[in-house]
Amino acid sequence: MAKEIPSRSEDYSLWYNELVKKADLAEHSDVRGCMVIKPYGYSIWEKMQQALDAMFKETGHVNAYFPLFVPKSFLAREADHVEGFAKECAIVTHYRLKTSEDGKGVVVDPEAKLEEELIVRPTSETIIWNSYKKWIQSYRDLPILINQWANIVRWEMRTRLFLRTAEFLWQEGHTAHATAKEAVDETLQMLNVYAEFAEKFMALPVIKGKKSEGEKFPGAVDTYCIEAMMQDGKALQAGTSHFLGQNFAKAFDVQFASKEGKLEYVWGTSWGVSTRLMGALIMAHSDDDGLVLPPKLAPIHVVIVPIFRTETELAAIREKANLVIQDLRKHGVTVKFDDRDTQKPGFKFAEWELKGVPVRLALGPRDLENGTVEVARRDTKEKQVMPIDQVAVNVVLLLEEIQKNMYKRAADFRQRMTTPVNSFDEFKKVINDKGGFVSAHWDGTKETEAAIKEQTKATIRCIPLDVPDEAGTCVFSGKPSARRVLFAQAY
RNA sequence: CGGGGUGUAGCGAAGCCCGGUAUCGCGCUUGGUUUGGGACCAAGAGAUCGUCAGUUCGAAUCUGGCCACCCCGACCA
Repeated sequence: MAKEIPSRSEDYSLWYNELVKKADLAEHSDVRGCMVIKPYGYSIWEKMQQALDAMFKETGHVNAYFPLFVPKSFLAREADHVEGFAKECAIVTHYRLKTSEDGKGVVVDPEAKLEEELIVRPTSETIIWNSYKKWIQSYRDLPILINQWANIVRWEMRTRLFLRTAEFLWQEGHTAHATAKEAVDETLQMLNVYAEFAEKFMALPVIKGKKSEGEKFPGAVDTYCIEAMMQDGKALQAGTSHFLGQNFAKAFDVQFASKEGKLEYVWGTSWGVSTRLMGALIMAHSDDDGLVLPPKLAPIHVVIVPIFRTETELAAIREKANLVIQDLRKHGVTVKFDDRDTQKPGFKFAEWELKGVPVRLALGPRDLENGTVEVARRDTKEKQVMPIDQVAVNVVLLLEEIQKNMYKRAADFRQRMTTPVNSFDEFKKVINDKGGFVSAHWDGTKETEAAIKEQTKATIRCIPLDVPDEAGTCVFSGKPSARRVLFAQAY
């Protein structure tokens, strides 16, 4: 009862905030804009990291670590890039504290002013390219395919748990190549890695696309993204991959001698996903009873709730349950046996549902008598009773089924929430009344993009990659357009 | 950063207008009865009322500053 959360229809934002807290994923810290990721939430992030890291390694990348601090002068070298986030940088100006005059606290020691201020990294392009300059002389040094797992700081004005916090965790890949083609291929390869991860592990269908000029990373030549649809009809950018061209190579003077002996600037990419994926995971699947986790990312796959009155009964149930647990673990299934005698079964059911555990088994005296077990799935809340000696195999299959069903449900939802429109009246009506993605013709100008944003709060989420060209006219200006792009209000 | 709102026990709230030293539900502790969908009874513990200052004999209550969070807007690689 105490753990109940508001419904999505009542107040979606409140539902999200309460869910994150009540499911024990994260909470606000006493540091402005920063959150504490709690063990249950962090273990989901760890699962994401494991899966992504394996995919990065498979595609030839290695991990490294670069400093948290970036000298201010590094940022100054790439004017376009810095313009994007100069307004939200944390700056280190001093390196020492001293006891205050009244002896009651500490103050910044004015004597300890840094000669050059350090910026807490909002992203690491500059500090990494500064290193690459030292590492690259010849085409033989290329490509460099490095990823780093790190925390970064962007001093956001308005924060939300996981979706936008002042400090967050992410991975950033930074690669250097001898040719533009190789760098573009890398950019698209990583976009595909992200899409595959979202779909296979998060059960989250995404649209791969290219950002408009207005929406792209300022330091990039092209920005690609994966866009997902949340249950409230707003879009969420789940990952980005940038083709940097030679921008950073030029800013940091990174040249290499080609096979032909000519000096050329290096071609770069960068790509990242962050703890924001947690927000996407929550908002795409969860319901009014709590979290719904895809089995591939659930810290606990199966919880077994014993129904018992006495210690003797519990002992008998435990014996049976242990056989099931062993069997499940052989199949790589993570099982929790919830034998707390301080909570009633009903309470435990509700609690594990809140935490999104995909499968629940209930085992009581009646089951012991009949040789059965009750199996409940979180995604549909269906329950069935089955013979206990078949349960392990069935649960393994059920977990796969849940993973598939969650994807399908999200994909169907997105399908319903994608609306092609052919006039601006229709556009406005859909954005206001229905939400979701609006597929519309756009003349390709940033003036039109800005005007539409002004009037509808919808932005161009992406120019989808996998759609055929289709001649038409811009919904706003009536000018010719070669293809439809996706608009939506976004997180 | 602009507009609005909120901050009282671990959580959710009442009290504030009209100043007199804090109330309720959940949770927690102990004992007992319970246990197949969020148990019940009884007895307890727990709050210098976000924070700092001011007004006052006296401040959760009035005034001002600050901090945090929420909603709307601006911004968001």
